[in-house]
Amino acid sequence: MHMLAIATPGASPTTRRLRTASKHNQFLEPRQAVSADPLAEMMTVESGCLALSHYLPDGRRQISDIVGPGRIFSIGADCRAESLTYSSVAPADVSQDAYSSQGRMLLARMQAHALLLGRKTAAERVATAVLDLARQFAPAERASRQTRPTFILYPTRADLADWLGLTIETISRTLNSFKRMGLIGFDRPERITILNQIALERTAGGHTA
Amino acid sequence: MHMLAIATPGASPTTRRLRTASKHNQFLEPRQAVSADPLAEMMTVESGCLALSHYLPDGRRQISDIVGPGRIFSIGADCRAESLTYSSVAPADVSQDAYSSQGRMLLARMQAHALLLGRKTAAERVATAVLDLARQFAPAERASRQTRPTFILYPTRADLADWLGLTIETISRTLNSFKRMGLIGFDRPERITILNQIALERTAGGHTA
DNA sequence: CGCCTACTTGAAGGGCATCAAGCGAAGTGG
DNA sequence: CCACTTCGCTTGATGCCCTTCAAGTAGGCG
Repeated sequence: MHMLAIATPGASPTTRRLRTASKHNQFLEPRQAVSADPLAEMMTVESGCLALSHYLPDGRRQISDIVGPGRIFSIGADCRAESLTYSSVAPADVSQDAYSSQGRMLLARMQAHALLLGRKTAAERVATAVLDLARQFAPAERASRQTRPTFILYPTRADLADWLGLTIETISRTLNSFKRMGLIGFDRPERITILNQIALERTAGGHTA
Repeated sequence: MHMLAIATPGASPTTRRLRTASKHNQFLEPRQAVSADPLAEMMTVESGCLALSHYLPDGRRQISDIVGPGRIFSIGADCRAESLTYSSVAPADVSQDAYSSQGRMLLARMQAHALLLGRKTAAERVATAVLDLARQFAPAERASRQTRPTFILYPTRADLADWLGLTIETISRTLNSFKRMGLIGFDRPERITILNQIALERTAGGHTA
């Protein structure tokens, strides 16, 4: 179901530009899986974007989280971590503080996502997702709030569908409806600008977190 | 939205029968919320059954987990732990081993539940839930597998609906359809017997975990 | 230039929600 | 003790949100 781009790790000109780090780092091409490091229970995203996905035997996929720079994740059994763009990951040095706070955050995110999957409508789900991705991937220019927050939407429509428990078509329809309503803007499908954050948050149905 | 039974903690004849423990224990009547213990980040269920729930501003509820004896849970912000029967909970003494393994289990459960909410059909969800509750609440009589596993279904149809992202009516219809198909049996709504575990697991759609 | 992949858009259908009614057990008050 | 209420559950009829199916468009890369 997935056409994985063949990658020669660390060989492309693009990956070489990524931030250097210890010898256990992994540099990933788009659509490349993170290979589990038996020494590191948890890993951290240094740059790029990952999707944590889970599969049913018949191929149905559920993405449990989209992870951006600075965040920590773990790949246990039945969990595949896949890059959505050029990315680099490293074993997380788990000081207990970070472990506890990041673990708590991970759990809270999962609970919020369960609420989304179980009880929110399609529009609410997409609005929540857009705000979440903006928070993770929009450059932090809190000084100049003048400019509308803009960010690269690393997940494809298919990724969003598998994250939000919807279909590709519903994702596309909802995003374009948001565009027509002036909530967001995009010329290319992957470059999103938030035009009306208030209305988006209202549409997200509270608990945007 | 919730009619909570007024309880004088530890006063009823029934709660007094529960297993005694340290002074920080909480004894709960049915439908009573666990009050957050600021000293204890995580708590453990000694007996009974709890539901961890999350609410949208308009009242929609999502139960992220149903927790039985021996399991550990945490009540952070936006999370309410409610007893589904007479229960007792205690602060978890968090040896790092237990914390790590229980935390990992909690995360894995949440991911499996996200897969259920996002990608499984109603029948698959109910079958998965029945098997999960049987594993948690059926008396461990692995020696005598002769007898069909039977257990008390502490969550009501409404609880199950809010756990599985469905409605009361769909839960009822699906359970009765399982009964007609000979997968499960019940005379009273809350006393479930598993009659065909193999077929249930097949219906659950793999990854029963 | 042709193929492929991602995205978009319309039309039709289905799975589950909603609405509605009824049943039975437990609790309450007269 | 028995009407009366309440609550959880069941069952049927109808509706709708999202899926499914089906084209069609645009950008990227050989």
